[in-house]
Amino acid sequence: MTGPDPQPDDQPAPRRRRLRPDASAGPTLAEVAARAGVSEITVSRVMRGAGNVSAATEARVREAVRETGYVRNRLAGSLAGHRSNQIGVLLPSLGNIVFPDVLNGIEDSLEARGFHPVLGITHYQPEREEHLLASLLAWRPAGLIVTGTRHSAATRAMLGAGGVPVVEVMDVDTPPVDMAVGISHRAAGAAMARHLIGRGYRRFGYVGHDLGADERAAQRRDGFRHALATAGLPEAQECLSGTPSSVGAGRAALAQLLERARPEAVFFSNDDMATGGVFHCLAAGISLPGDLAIAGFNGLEIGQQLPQPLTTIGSRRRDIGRRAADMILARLAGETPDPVADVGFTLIPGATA
Amino acid sequence: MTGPDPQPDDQPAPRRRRLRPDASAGPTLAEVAARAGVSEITVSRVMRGAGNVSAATEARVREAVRETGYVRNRLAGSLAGHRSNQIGVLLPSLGNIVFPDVLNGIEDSLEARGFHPVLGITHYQPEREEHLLASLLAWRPAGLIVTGTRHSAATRAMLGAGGVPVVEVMDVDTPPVDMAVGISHRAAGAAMARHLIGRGYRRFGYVGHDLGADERAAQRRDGFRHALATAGLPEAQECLSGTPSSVGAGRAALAQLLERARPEAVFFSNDDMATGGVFHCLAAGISLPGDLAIAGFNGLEIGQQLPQPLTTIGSRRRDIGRRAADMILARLAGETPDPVADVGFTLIPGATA
DNA sequence: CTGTTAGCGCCTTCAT
DNA sequence: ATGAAGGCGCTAACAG
Repeated sequence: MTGPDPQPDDQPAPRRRRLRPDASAGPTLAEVAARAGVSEITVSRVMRGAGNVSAATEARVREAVRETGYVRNRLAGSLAGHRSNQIGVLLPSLGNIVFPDVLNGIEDSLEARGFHPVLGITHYQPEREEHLLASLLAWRPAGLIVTGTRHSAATRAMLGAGGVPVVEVMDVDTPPVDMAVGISHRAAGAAMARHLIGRGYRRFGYVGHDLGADERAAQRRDGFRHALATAGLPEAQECLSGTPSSVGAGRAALAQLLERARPEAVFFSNDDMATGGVFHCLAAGISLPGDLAIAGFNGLEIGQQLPQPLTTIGSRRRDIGRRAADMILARLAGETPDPVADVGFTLIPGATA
Repeated sequence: MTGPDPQPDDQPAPRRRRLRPDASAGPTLAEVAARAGVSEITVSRVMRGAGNVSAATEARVREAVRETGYVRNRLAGSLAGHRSNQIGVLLPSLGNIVFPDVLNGIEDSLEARGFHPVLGITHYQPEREEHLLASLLAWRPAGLIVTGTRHSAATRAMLGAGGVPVVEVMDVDTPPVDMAVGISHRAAGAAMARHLIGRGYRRFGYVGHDLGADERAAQRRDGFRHALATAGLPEAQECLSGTPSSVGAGRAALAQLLERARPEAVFFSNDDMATGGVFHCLAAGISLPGDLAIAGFNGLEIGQQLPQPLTTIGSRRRDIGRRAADMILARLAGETPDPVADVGFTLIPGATA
């Protein structure tokens, strides 16, 4: 980057100090300070809004900032000041709208306070989470938001040792490393089972996607099954697609399930899958909920705009994201928020069950 | 953070050097170096994979790193080394799957090379973009990915002055500040018009969302209208919802349009809107494409899983994201990629038109 | 292949 | 309300 300088240096001064020889590096506090006729620290105070600067001085500094086109350097600032405005965010997937919704909530809260999310996608792989976390930690983020409570031992260790606030989002069924925001997915699954039982259904089916990866979907299924057992009902007939969740997978899996079973009502692992189920019924001339009842999870917009609104559970993803960011920010402000926040879910009755 | 220390310091030594008095700060290169019996720079070389370190030395260093639990500090590293592994990413919205898809592609490519996206959401507001960009620039990112080519003058200035690679994504209709990846939205709109004309339709409708915010949707509409005019056909009857794009908005807007017009075919601003249109038809008993033809844009999975697959245009969002990241990375590697990459779109015939 | 020296640009602490 | 001094932890630029 720095230009070559092949000439032998035969001047007496042995060491040539290179105070910003490189014009591309941009102005520094020192330059602004000189221009404003104040010291660096005063400019620093103005830039940080640290107070203890007279209005007149501040005006002169701001003017100098404008003239020089000074851009704050947070690398230097964070190194010296031990504080960052970056929050590491680890999400498993951006493949459907669920985690983007969470991220949206996170960004909402962070942006309002001048913080930035630094993102990593784990693809539901613990090793990838571990690797990404290690890499993020090198930036000394002010806080961390990670998904779920299932982590590798090394990940758990890093989260614990970091000394920064950590929020595990989505799930409050397991005690968190530090803090958690979400809902109980077991309870949600059970709630849907009870709702369907209350509607008179007795023979159940379950259609799911790759549950090995998506632990929360697995928990909903567990809750659902447990509630059926508690009610003395037979086990649900299941069809698990083994693929990631998608509308197509749900559509195919329901078709497959119906080849070998005649459930009255089918609980899907989520709304994408359930929407696929609805599409299968639409295409196959199966009437909802007369011939078959369908229920999902998440409360996505698409489900509510179907010809018949989907019976589902609203999962308040954006609230979860916002809340997670707020908890981090509260900690950074010296507060001690409740370590676990259950934002609760809402059963949306819909018309498909 | 540092504990209070109110005692007056009456010792002779005037300045107490605090080399890491705070245990929470974690080990430094110096500690690892001491433990491995080498100099700091050698540890640094190992950590950065800079080469020029013997296998034996490297092994000792790695062992010392393990023993001390050393975590690299990129704040210090980037400050000293003038290089970051962070890429600023500015997206207008995470409200539907479109930009998460792009982000997914970006993250894909970045993660493979050890880079991280630092995210900002502009909500389609130029002032917000400007503000976020200024804030991101303070982190001296290695590159920048921003959406579209419409920016405030200040934003444009910052993008130009940054001295870092910049990619404007989604749209290649306008010359970029530095580089661009995307498709021509005008061409896409025109292509759909020609496709529909080729299918025999002559009376057209257009259903859109808030076009003031979404310039690319506006360009598709322009291309569509222009192609109709070129073919000597009457203007499309339009219904613009003024809200952000959503399935519900599309559903409502189509219903409204059909109250006052009888188009043979309707082009929607995107697949979310078009899906809403399909749902309206499903609910109102309008048969597709006999009574009405519908076309969208984006090629979302949901559209292809509808009882009849949606006629639409695939927009290769993930490719756009990946490509954008690759262009930045190429530049950082000293290469000079073509400044404009048109990834092209695909007309998906579907069955709704 | 390994080490020395001198900052990177800012903020903390302490003084005034 | 303002300033002086030094260090945050690391890497570039040389030497050897």
